[in-house]
Amino acid sequence: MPRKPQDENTPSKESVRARSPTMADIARLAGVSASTVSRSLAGLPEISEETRIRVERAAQEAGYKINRHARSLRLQRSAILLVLIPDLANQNYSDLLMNIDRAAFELGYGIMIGHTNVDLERPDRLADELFTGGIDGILLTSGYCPARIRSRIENGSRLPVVRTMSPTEAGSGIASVQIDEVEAAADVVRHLIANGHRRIAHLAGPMTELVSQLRRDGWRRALAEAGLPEGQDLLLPGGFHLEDGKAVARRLIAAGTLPDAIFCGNDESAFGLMTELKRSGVRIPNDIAVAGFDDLTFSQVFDPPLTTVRLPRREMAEASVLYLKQMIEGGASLEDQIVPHELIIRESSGPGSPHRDRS
Amino acid sequence: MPRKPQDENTPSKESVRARSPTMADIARLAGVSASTVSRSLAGLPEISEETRIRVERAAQEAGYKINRHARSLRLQRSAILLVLIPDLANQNYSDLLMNIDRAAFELGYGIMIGHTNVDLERPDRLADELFTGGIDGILLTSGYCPARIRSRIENGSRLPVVRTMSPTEAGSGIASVQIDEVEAAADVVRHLIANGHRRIAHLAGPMTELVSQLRRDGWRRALAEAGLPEGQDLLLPGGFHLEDGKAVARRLIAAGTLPDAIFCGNDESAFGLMTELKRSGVRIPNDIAVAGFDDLTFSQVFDPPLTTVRLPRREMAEASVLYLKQMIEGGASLEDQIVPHELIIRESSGPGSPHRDRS
DNA sequence: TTGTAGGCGTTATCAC
DNA sequence: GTGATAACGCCTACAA
Repeated sequence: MPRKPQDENTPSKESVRARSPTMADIARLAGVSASTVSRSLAGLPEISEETRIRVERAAQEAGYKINRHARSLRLQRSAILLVLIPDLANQNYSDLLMNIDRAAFELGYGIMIGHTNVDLERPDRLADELFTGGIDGILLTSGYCPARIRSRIENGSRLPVVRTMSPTEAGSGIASVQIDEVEAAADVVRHLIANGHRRIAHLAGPMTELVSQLRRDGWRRALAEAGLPEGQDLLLPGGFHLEDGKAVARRLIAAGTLPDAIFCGNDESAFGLMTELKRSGVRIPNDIAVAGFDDLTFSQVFDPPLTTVRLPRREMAEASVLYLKQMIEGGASLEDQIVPHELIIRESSGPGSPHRDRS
Repeated sequence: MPRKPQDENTPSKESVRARSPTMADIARLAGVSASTVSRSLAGLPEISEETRIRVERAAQEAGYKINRHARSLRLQRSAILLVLIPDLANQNYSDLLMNIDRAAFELGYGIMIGHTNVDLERPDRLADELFTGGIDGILLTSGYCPARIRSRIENGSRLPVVRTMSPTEAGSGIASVQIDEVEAAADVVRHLIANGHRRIAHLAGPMTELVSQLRRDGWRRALAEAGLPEGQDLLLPGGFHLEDGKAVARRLIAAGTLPDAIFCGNDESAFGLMTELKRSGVRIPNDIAVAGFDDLTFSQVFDPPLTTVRLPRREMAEASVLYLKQMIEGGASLEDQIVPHELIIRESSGPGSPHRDRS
């Protein structure tokens, strides 16, 4: 026998880790068999009303909670999703995560998180659990995709994997829920143009990331539509962090000439840019207009409040979790989705007349 | 027999969900028994070197991954911690969570998260898993503690539950890792005093939360030390959100008279306060000094950069996870801990001379 | 409508 | 040093 019945020699007060009741215990209490308990609690229709009530009462009184591991082992599904996130310090992702968690919960799933920028090996290891029943599906939120997952997808396996937030290349085979990055970026630039700006620069993210390329393409699209020049000096290589924005600002100041407006690849770099510009006495939007992309909480209290694109994080979270659920459970399958974005116009992109009201 | 051997009638190409190899498979491949595989992979010393190598090679080639649920069921422990978090949109918590996740991973644990402000019932339900082996311990980050957990702790049960970030009342029986909130708050106010400010107000958080009371107490302590008046009009009832800060600012403006400085209960409310003050033409720190508490990412790029207390989130995360691990595994037990805080001095708390350098 | 039995994948005890 | 075996708690095909 692999285990002593129940270490009776330490009955002290109340065992620190008292065994919690199992279905067998409830069965005994209710005077039925364990299978009847299982069926009752599962709400199967074949159970008589009287039995169901007796079982439920017994379970209630004993404080019965189902054992997740036993259930998962038996059913070969865990009702847990793995969410791969690059950086929780980025509010874009933490807010998305919160909404994913909520949406997953409402659909009967829990989540585990894997940080991809902290340790690239780790999400790979976590992703392996997809093959051992540890997790039922994977939600990607960055461009990163674990090697073993990607290779299987490329081999045609239809794994329950969905990407949201970060754009997915067409034809990659990964299901996706995203916004139209190019159009969203173009919308920002069109707004700057409508405000009277002509020389509109773009502080771009790292070109190794698809999202940076797409936002740059949107900027180009809007310029082309308006017949404005793109001039190589207007494409400012930057990045997505505060420091990147600061660095670009310093470079502009040093060069001695400013464009009319700058469309930044995201809000965070816009904060860095504006902070450094202001430090040098440049007034926003009077001397130069600035716009970002993301709509973080602080974009509205920055001085000046930042014009930006609101990422529909909640909508993307809900749609992507639902999509993933469908892939897992195999019911009526959804399709890849484009979620509408929204341009948020604030003071930073103002027309730049020196005597504007600050109502 | 509860299950058909392996649905042989759909051998199509490659089963969408091919069964992943188990220990029995590896045993067959290596020509040993399943127990030997288990012992080999666990690194038990009684296995011969030759056998261990054969097993490891077989596992490698077959791409064997252990099944988390089977293991947890057998061992009665999951190596998963539940982290209860009130709000991931608050960078304080998302940053803490990131560090908790990292620390947990390095100690061999995974985490699940439960939002407590979204749905108060949910964390309670998740916490129940502590009693069915679903999770091994709970990390509390807010004042909230699930009812069933609290009642057991009050009854003297020594559950693996640790609170960090949010202060714990003395004698509550909950293990804790925290900063000295009162001293940290007093440090901020002492700094304001040292900068020459006399009438120092406090924008307080909700008094239903212990943390608000403690920071207010620190404010009082510093004032008392310096023999400064506390004046009832200097205690400004507010809250921890942007809107609370804005509301207080509007009240101050309407009242027509400003204190020399305001110590805000946290950074976010300070942002709201400053934004609204600036909108009314008040200059910071020239007309009024402001300080906060938390040190968020944007506190350094706010205009002006905000003087605040850096919460040692990483240190708290690491210490609390380690503490929890010790409680779970029962080894040499740690003690409740006070983690050192750090005052971050930036421009917002300047002495207020109208012609200060902005070097 | 309910009970019996077998097994999900792992680990620990016992015997060799 | 290794193998057979039972058991963790649950679900379900089959029998009654």
